[in-house]
Amino acid sequence: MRVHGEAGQDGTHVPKQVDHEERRIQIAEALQRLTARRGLEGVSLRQVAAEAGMSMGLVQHYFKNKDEMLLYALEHRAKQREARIAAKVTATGDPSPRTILRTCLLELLPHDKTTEGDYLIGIAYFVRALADPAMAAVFREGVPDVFRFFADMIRQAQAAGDVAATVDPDQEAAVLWALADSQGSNILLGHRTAADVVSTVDYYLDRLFTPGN
Amino acid sequence: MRVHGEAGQDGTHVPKQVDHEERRIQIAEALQRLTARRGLEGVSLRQVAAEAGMSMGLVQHYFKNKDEMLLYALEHRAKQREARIAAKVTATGDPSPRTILRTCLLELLPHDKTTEGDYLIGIAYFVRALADPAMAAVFREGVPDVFRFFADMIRQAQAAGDVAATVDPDQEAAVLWALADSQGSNILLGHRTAADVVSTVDYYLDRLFTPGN
DNA sequence: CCGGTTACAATGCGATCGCATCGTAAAGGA
DNA sequence: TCCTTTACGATGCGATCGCATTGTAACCGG
Repeated sequence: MRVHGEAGQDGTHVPKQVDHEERRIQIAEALQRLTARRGLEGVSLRQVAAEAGMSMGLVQHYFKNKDEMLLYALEHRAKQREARIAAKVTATGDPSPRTILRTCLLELLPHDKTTEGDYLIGIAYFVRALADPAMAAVFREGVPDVFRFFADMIRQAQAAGDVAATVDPDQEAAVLWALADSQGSNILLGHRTAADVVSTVDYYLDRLFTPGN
Repeated sequence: MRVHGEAGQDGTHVPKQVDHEERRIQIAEALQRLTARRGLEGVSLRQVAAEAGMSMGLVQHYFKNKDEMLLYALEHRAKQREARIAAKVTATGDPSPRTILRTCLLELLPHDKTTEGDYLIGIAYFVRALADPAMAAVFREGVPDVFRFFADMIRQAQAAGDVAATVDPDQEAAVLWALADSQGSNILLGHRTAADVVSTVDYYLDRLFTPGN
């Protein structure tokens, strides 16, 4: 099967007719829009189909059940987020660890409609991951990478003498992640404004990037 | 079946027949047990009734709808947690701000069955609070109190000379809360062990409680 | 002792869910 | 051209949901 043609960008044998991946992405993004508004649990296949402007049968055609759809959307979101952060980092043009870390942290926070939706989606999936091993696996893959990346940045800064040699890069990486991860919910619940949270991030980076101590 | 009458411990006029509060607490705790296992969204009135060992009609008798039940359970949980932490703090017998902070932070983390359930319940309700203003209000009340309490502890430590005067108590309080709040999910998802997280908390407290700097 | 209130069980209703099934139109290889 | 495969729509089924209704037994004040 898989007759149809993947819009054959390369000459090699490609599926055909309809681009499955494209359709799946359409569905996943409809799901994202709904999730960002109403949370993951209340979203039904029918709603997703309606949001995507297609019949429910079509959604079923591309995902054999709901879990598969959710899982695909989760992975799609992870890729999107990664790409978005990478773009931001290169856009600043400043390769210093501190700038990179700050850019990453701020991009993880819900500071506009896109990132807010992204954050909500992450929480919705997290809740489900607690009961669904397949989803937990997706989280398990991604987060340690971020930890390592943060720790590496700190080690680079230590090598450059911008961060005291006495600090523990792995522990600090955990703290940085916690800062972004937890404070997002403060913003969403209205405990603190985005500006408050950014100031805390900067406060902490100031304390971290202090050669003395 | 203990038909009526509040067991009238005091002679004064008590509601009547059955202690409504007691029944509500029974229901709320059945709900908590279910939530800790399966998350909030999948829990139905019928399941709660079964877990509580009563008929669904009885649950309806004490809560006129599902939202009211959830809200009551959320408030009940907040009280429980507060009492549990207060008990731990007084149990240590050490009134130093550092010990108190550490005790609070560790008790907020999911480190045993009780606190794990507690943490899961918190997340489940948080998700719902994003779409339900009445629930968001419950969170909005509690969290700032914790922030202020943490900041006060740090100010006390500063007055005693245990924490550098240069640190910002409010910002540090935000960081401490983030540490407990975010790292709980790391434990639950299996990124890090409880021991890892505790070590990060201690690492951070070490850095914070350094008079110099 | 009796009428009203309360505690609880049982049942039914309409909505909605995920999923399976079936029908149809079109495309492509033989 | 025919025949298989694919893309998609439409519909139906069984389960479950929250909630309303009704029935009933026990209590309590007058």
